[in-house]
Amino acid sequence: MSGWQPVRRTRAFEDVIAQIERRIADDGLTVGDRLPGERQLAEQLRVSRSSVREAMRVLETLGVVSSQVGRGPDAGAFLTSRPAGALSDLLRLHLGLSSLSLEEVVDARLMIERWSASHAAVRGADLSALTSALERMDATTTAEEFVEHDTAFHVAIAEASGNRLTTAMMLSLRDSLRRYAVEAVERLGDTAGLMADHRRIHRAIAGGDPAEASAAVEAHLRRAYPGISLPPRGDRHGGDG
Amino acid sequence: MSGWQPVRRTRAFEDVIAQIERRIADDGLTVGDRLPGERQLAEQLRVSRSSVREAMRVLETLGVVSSQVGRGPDAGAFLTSRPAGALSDLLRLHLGLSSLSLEEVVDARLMIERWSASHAAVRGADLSALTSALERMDATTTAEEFVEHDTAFHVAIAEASGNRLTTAMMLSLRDSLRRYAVEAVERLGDTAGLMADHRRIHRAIAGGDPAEASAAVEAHLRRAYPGISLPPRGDRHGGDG
DNA sequence: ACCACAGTATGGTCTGACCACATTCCCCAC
DNA sequence: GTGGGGAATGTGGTCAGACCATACTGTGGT
Repeated sequence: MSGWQPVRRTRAFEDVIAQIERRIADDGLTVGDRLPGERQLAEQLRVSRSSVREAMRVLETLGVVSSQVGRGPDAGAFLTSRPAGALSDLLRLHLGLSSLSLEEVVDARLMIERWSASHAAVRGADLSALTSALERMDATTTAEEFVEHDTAFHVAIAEASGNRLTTAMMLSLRDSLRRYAVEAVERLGDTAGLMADHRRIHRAIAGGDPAEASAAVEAHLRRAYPGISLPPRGDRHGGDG
Repeated sequence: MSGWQPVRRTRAFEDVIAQIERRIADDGLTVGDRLPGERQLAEQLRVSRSSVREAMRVLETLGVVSSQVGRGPDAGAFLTSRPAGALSDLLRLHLGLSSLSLEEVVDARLMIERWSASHAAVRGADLSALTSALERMDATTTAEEFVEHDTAFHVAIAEASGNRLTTAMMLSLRDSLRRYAVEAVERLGDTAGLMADHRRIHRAIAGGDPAEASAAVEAHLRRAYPGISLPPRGDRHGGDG
């Protein structure tokens, strides 16, 4: 006969995760809902508390569960929605392992940021977050401070695109690139050029011009990371806007 | 006085992760290197084995560590590089929690796929994987089979872009969308249109035309997911190629 | 040279205990 | 009645120690 299945060792904590996931789907659990305590869950699933805890660590790492100690309605494990934290950890570790290169990460950021800026321009989203981030950036003195508000500016662009997944990606990319961003600002010496780029981006989005927004973002990142590769010709924006 | 710092409770397993991460950076550990055993690590770091194991679960979830039981040179915990698995779990769970919508995920896929196709066209990468996936798709009979090779085709495009991060994103997006892809194929009834799209994409990439590759991908996804939103005008490709 | 079997190191699991923390409860003083 | 303070309780966090299944390693006999 054929069709052999490899004997799969399913570890206890994986079963726990699967059952929690199933409860989420079947019972319609949603963000904010509380999970049973670790001891109760262990008893119900007939596994040890250690296995339940390992499952919790995984779910916490993936940003779907958050735990609070103590007692009362705020204690225990809750369903949350924090995908960005997981992505940040992932990028940071894989960058450290050199299983991802800085160039790959910066390229991905360029992709997401151009996409976000284009969409934000079309959507006509609320730009007050961008505006205030710009003002705060003007008042900074150190590179660290500048990068902090610069991050807020770029994340605000992602949020203005209206897509939570790409926003989470942007957040985590910025987070993992913070160190290099500070270096880039210090290398440039002054922030006048970056601020001019920012105003050009803001203007393009406010004016509803996605092609110009995309081009402005590209120019900005090219200034900040002179080493990154050129995007393909046909992937540039601005020819038909 | 001012400048109070919130008392931060650092859990034991977080310290373990931090120390492992530090060793990766300082000692230049890389993919394939072996970590000390759980018992030894627990003793050296003065924590319990449970805490070490929780740290391992996190690192395993993030795709940087893999464990094998038994004895010998292949046993124990190793550094690996599997970012796609972590991303798949993340997307699947957050989709289940409705903290991400299907539309957001499909939009992100469109962004990545157009970017990948454009880059692949410019790079002039090896397209044998695309070609053989096309041939296999032609020989399938069920929707599941078709989707399997369809996924291989689209992942091959991502790989041809030369960026491991966006490739990992593509892999995990496809993985989390598999169920919907099967539904889409069954809804369409036949795969002739999809195959025509595929050949158009292949032709554009092989011909080194990034604008056409991008447009072909967009047309393809629009056929498969009629509900997805239109990208902004200035985000289309093909006006200046 | 080969094979069978004991030895051993690995992760996987379980049990049971204790701690720190934060809320809740209850009784006493006022 | 009200307020305060301490006990009770339930939560996650941590630890120690044991046992199991697994898979290689070494050893001894054939």
